[in-house]
Amino acid sequence: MSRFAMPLLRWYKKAGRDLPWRKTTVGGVPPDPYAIWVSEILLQQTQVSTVLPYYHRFLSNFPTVQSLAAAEIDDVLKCWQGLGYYARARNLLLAARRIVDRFGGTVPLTLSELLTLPGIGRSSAGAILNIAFSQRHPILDGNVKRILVRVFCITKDPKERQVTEKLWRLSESLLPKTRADHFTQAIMDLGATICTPAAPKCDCCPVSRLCKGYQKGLQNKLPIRPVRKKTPHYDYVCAIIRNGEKVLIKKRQETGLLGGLWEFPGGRVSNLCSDASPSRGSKVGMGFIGKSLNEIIEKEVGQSVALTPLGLEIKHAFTHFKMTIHLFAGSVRKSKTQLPLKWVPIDQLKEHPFSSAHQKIILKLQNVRQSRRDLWCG
DNA sequence: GACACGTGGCG
DNA sequence: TCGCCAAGTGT
Repeated sequence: MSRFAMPLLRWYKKAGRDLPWRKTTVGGVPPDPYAIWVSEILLQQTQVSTVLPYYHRFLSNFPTVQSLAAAEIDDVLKCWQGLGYYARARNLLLAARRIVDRFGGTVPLTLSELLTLPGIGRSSAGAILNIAFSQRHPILDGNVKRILVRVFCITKDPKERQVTEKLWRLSESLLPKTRADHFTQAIMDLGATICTPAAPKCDCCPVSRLCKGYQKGLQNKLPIRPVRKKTPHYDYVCAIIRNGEKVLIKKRQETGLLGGLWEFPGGRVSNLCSDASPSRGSKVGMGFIGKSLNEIIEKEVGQSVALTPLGLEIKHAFTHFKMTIHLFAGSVRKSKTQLPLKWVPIDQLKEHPFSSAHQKIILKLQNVRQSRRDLWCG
């Protein structure tokens, strides 16, 4: 066993985290590969504290791969609502169906088979085999990358292909012959609790003695980050269109940004004069861009819409852009619709998966309800 | 190889 | 307010 694995495993025994997916069982026999798989997908690009409530909710809704495979996408997305990266939920459902159809309902236990499943890449496949089946496969997630970059004092951008390949080789080389599953969870715990992105606690680190980055005092500089372009800002409009107690909502196309989620009809305005945005210092309002506005909403709704500005807006930030959504009240003539449009009683909105941005809209409308009775409950 | 893909917390 | 950051994968 390497000089790296030995102290790490000793540390893990006393300081490792107690996480729910580490004590899963099937009929009393641990572990449950399905639960491990679900946890790995939930944890992609997402911290443990964020995942915990989702993990419990997801497994109680879909306790087995069969139950997931039989589910509808709206129910899976509803369970995923607010977590982000919704392609994970779509792919999880697709993969569950494929496991039932092609793998007899059992999570496959080879790397090549796992890699055929949507949403499972090299790192997640390695983690599943490693943790669920005690197979000796390396992983390379954010934690492992950061640790390796520091321990081996790699001063180049880890995103470069050659650097990534080197990190995979290093991850593989450190993996002990036995207890690879403990090692993998140990190194992730180390990254999450000691070798953190900012202010790593090197004083408490079991491998600081052999950390080249620490020896050179570079632990706070690594990994190096290439300068990021600043994210653009876009203005959106959306319409709260009511008919009695019902509201018109629309399901987004199944792929791409927020794919499959429901939202209030609207879209991006390209020719919004900067003066028209109250959020940027003016009280001019949205009136004079009315034409383009109606075009956007009417294209979404498929009929003419009478719009009134509500003087409300919500702001939201994605990884790659920021947006301000300007809210309007709308009314239409025809109440007949077909998917992806749907009239929904207001109290049934919560049955549908919405993005966080549109959840903010719902909250905002509920909050102004007292003073603006006209807007939401009539 | 570069970019798309969410969200909430933090300094 | 803003940029950075977190258990990656798909195109």
